[in-house]
Amino acid sequence: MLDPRMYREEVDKIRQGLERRGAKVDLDAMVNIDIEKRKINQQLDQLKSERNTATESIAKLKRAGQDAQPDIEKTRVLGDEIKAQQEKFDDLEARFRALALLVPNLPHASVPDGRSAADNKVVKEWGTQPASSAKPKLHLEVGKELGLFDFERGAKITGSGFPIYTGLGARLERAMLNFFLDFHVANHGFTEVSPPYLVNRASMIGTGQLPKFEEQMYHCGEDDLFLIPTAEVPVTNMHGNEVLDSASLPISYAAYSACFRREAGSWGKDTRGFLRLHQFNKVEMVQFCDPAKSYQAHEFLLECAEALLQKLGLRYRVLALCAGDLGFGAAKCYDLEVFAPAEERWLEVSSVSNFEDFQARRANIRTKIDGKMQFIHTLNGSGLATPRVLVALLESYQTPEGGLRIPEALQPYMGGMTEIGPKKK
RNA sequence: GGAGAUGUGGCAGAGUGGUCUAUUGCGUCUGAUUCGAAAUCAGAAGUCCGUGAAAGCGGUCCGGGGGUUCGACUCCCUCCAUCUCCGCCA
Repeated sequence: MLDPRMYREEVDKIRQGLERRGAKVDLDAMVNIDIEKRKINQQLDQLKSERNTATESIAKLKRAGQDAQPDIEKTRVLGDEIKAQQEKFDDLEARFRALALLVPNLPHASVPDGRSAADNKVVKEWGTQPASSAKPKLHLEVGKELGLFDFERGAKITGSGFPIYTGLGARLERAMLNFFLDFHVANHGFTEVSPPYLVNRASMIGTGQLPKFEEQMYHCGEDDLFLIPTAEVPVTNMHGNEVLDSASLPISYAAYSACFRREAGSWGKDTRGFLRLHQFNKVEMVQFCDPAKSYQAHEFLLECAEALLQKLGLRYRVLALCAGDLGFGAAKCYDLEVFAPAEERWLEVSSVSNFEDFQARRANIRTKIDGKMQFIHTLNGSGLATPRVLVALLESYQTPEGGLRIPEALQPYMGGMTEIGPKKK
């Protein structure tokens, strides 16, 4: 959510930001509601002030044993007026808030211009393609040969997009998650968090999934709870409606969770194998920080995510998303893409975003700095999501014998195994 | 799921219809005293909205929402959370 004051003091700034994003919002309607709302508010405060004076006078008269009937009558009339005005005010406020919740964040000045993913800027490339005479096999083929996962049975028990990891595949995935978590906690000062996977409506509004993207969420109607699309939701909302001690900032959490996404409307393209799933596992980094330091923190989170890919020895690149491709709440975002040599394409494995105070306003997360109450800044980044990393591993580390080499970083988590050998005939 | 109890400022804890602009204690901040500190004494302090250049002024907030009343921390309804007991159960 943007600062409501901007709708009367910096409308042009909002307009320009939304223009860069290519977002359509009826700003004029919002500005008018705000003006009307303030007008009613002033009248309301005036009426309430009169009532307060009158009831005080009633109290005095009663205590003195005198007749207060005329004042009581007067206040009764005032009360009716207040009620009517209050209803108008509440209605305007609700309308304003409903619209404000649909307005995306404004892009930071450093975000490149552009309309779509094609305009994103590559800011870094790391690693080289493993030299190999043979063309690597597609990840689905390798996984099937080695018995690492089972899509057919996943589809049978649930539906497409719900794979089962089996045997060493399950262990390899678990190894990644443990490696990611341990690495963040040991090297970057993160506190591990294991959050609920179901959250209430307020939490989904807090991080910006609702009200705009409800059709993308799995919803348990009976209890009005939502399956989390990312651990960002429960972990960020952990501190909702809190005033954080400024000395405790930045607060950094690393959380593993399963993630659930309906992916409504995006089916049919890029959906092969692990490329797009309804359920997957991810370690998420979440940071709450001093507003003055969030862009430093953003670079730091990016480094944390990159470090994992470097440890795994996977070729990757970093994209600075253009204004038109930014997520709803992000002011700035880097995507990490890992290279899949058989697919011959880059796969997104992490989004590292600075939300500035966009989520903090929605979730009401504040701190007091130099005696001034202010909203903190929230940031988060995947570190990392496993499915596409697994794709890259499967396509990058094939051995000539048809097995799979295990990167050093994961070996301790695989009981010291250095390789998943080819299936015996 | 059933029965009962509780929800008040950073914390503890009073307040059962009208000077509550919420008693008090602890903690916090400022000042005095001191070479400095402790102790002591004095004072200050919240959120949010509106208005204003600012000081200030008006409004708001006692778990959330609604109701009764001229007036609600106080009475009623409802939801949520916590605690105790019972039931069920990883």
